[in-house]
Amino acid sequence: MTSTSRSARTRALLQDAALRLFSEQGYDATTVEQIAREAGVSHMTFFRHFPTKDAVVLEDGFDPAIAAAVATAPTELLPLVRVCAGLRAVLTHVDLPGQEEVRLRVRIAVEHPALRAGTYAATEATQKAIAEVLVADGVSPFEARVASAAALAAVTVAVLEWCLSDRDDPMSSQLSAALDVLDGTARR
Amino acid sequence: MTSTSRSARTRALLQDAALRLFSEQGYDATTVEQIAREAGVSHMTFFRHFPTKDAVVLEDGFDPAIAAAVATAPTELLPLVRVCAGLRAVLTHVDLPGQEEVRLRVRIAVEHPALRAGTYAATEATQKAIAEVLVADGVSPFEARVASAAALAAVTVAVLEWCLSDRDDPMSSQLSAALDVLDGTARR
DNA sequence: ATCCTAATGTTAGTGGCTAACATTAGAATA
DNA sequence: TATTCTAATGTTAGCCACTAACATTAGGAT
Repeated sequence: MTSTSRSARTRALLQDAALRLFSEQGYDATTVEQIAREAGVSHMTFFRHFPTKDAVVLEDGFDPAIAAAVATAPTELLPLVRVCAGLRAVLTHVDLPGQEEVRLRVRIAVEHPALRAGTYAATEATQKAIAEVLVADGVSPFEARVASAAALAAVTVAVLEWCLSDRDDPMSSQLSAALDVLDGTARR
Repeated sequence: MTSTSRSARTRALLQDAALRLFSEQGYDATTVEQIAREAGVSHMTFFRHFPTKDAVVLEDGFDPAIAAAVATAPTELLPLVRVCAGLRAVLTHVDLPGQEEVRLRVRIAVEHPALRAGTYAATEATQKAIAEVLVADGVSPFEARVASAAALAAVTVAVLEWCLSDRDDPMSSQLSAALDVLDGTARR
């Protein structure tokens, strides 16, 4: 009856237990042993599903696909502006589904230095992907990396801002505002 | 005779031993116990001088003072452009002294995910400082954070690029190029 | 010479994480 | 239904970063 594989179910059980325990007692106060017990498995099983304790919190999911959108943005734009255009295209679409779960995860992550750091590290993959798209279209590797790094940094600030606030408007509006700062649309 | 305090000397011994061992055998393969032994102290002493194993590598030093420079940059510029101007002012000065030691440390840091992450985390303080300067001059908190985050991300890319290459020209030229991407001077 | 305090040492832990090996669950096949 | 084969899990033992509590020393000030 359960259509999901055993592995996927265990993984979900672990993630649910972890997020619940983290928000109840805090990240540090929660032990992997505890999470595993709560999910009805051993601590080894935890580490077979998540490489580290951090990983349970740091799973963006919608990080890929961004590069693809950048690729379709007009080539004649300045690299930085083009990256912004690409980001805008994706981010305005992907907000409805797990917006609130993202908020929960980010709120947990913000509390803990190690998790904040992990968030930045997780962005690196996306940054690299975007840069590769630009390079493929003739932008210098260096400028490509600078532009994508700057744009993603801006996005990160926006996500943080939105997640830490209680606002009801979609995350996308916040993201849009952040990108405005970069590509000059906000010129007053 | 030794003018430096005992504490400072021990700290230096630990840092030297650590950097040497890290570059010889790698970060993971080097144990804190080993570093302490090499420096002639116990592992507890290590943790009294550095909060974590990472900290021996992640000490920028020239991270402060940046905010001050941003403060003196012309107020009428757009936030992002102004931050770039401030950064340019500082970074062209601070290159001669420990440029090569920075290179060594960054090279060690790049190898290890945890250290990469730590690098980003270390930047947060600087970002916050810059943002506060902008806010004090009337920029909205959100735009201030976005601008400083983006600019520092660009700087980080430049530092990485320079440290990983073998080029002889000063780091400042690389930094300048990165900032060009942001403030549009590079418009072709 | 004596004291006083900062710096260090010792010891005994906790918790994240791994390796090696044993075990089970459950789907496919007969 | 019985068998088998493999992925998923369990057990155990251990390494290492990091901490707490308490004992000790070193070295300057008095």
